[in-house]
Amino acid sequence: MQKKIVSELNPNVSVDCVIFGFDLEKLNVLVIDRGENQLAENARLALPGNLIYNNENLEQAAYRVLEELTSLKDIYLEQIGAFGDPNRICKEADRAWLQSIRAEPEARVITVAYFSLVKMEDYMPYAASFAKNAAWIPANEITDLAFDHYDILQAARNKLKEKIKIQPIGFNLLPEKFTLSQLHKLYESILDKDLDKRNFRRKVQKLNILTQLNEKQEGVPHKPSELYKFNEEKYQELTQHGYDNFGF
Amino acid sequence: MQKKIVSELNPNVSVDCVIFGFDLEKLNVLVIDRGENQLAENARLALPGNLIYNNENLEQAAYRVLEELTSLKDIYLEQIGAFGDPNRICKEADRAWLQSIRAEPEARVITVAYFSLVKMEDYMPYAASFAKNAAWIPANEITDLAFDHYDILQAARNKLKEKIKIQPIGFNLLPEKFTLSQLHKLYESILDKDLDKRNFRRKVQKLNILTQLNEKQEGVPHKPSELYKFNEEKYQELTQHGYDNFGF
DNA sequence: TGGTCTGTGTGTCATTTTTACACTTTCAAA
DNA sequence: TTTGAAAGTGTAAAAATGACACACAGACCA
Repeated sequence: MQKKIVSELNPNVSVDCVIFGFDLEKLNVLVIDRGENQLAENARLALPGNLIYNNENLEQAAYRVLEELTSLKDIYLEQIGAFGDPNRICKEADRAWLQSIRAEPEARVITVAYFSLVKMEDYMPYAASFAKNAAWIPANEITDLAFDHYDILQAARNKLKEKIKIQPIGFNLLPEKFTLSQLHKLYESILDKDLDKRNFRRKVQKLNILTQLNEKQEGVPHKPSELYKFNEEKYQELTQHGYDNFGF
Repeated sequence: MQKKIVSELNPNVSVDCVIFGFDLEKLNVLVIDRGENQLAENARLALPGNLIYNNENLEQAAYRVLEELTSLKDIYLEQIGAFGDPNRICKEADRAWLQSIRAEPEARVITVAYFSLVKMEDYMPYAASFAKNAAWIPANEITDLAFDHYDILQAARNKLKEKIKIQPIGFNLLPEKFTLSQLHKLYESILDKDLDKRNFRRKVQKLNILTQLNEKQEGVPHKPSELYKFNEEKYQELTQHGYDNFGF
């Protein structure tokens, strides 16, 4: 009896993903370009997302959207919240687009937004032929998106900001081996403010969740930096003992 | 064309409210009792909630549920997140109940949870004849609820815990005039840990968002306490200047 | 090969914040 | 008038924060 409704798309509920990447300089967001058939130039970009299936839970749906676009699995993913203003589909371009992709384009849809953190090197859209219409865009350069996706993006950035003060999830955005300066810049990008270099380094060292690799950067035209990796065991120790103040 | 779907219930999306109250001793939650027609004794209690209308946004729906139950308006309300496991309706008693109240009892429903903070004195269910089946239950005494409502309750408590460290929303749970001890106990209830009395008072004083009323408690069998009220203007000043560390 | 450029890496001190801790006061009730 | 019960108050040690400046290592170029 429960099985009756399995594996149909639910016309009223979608998930959208704010996928963050860090290019060692600034924070980027993966958006899809709806291409030439759009009326308004500035509303071409959207967050990846889709309706959910009735037999999958919300998080599974978000992972599915993420994987369909990037082929990435086991990614850091966290719910932002639900967005569902009845007139979130007020832009003409958006309605036209829905007409072309949805079975019930006029249905009231509420969307559950997630943000995820990926190592940007792991997904380069221009290398993936099946996703020509996806692109990394610097978060600060995005001024408009389809539907209410711009609001969702802002909510995602705020959530990430709050979260990273409490848990060292930033490592999900960095390569395996990284320098303290890169980590520093990452925190500055996310928190959107300057952090004193020495104070930052002191604080990170005290957390004691980095392993120094005794390797150095190569090929840089300046003093090469020490490389570190994230020490997951130490992090587990900390969080298990209720430590939750990463205090930036 | 958009008007076609106005004011119908959406069979797939509901809101549920975790309504917190504080009886000056401990944190309470407003639950509804589904009464005698339940199979399992321990699954009789549920959070108030309902399907949304297609023409209302999520927050409006939450306010509606809150007002229908308590007649209260202008209440502190905040979204917790979306919950939508496909088998969140696995308990037999829950399915039976849905059969009796829903047009499409088998529909896949995702629910958006909100928590709200009310002054308990403003709503006493036993005084309200239209809501005999609602009751305040101490948060710590709740061990089981219908559907996934217990999970939602835990999420609500965590969210409240995080939020109160950052914004002084606790005042929504207290009467207009309150003592520092009551405020102290409120924070201990929410954070679920003891706080040093003197350190707590010092910290609150420094925030400078309380107005001392130069009135004292009356009729208490011990030294009467000074009464305070919350000073909204000072709070606005603080938050506008980006102060967000109430640091408990 | 010596100079320049660029980002790396380091320490201290003053201030603020946090933590731990115990006794006197005030009122109501007995 | 005594008793019980919560109110109210200060200090000292430890920890965290914030502000601040210069030498170093390697790449590149002349």
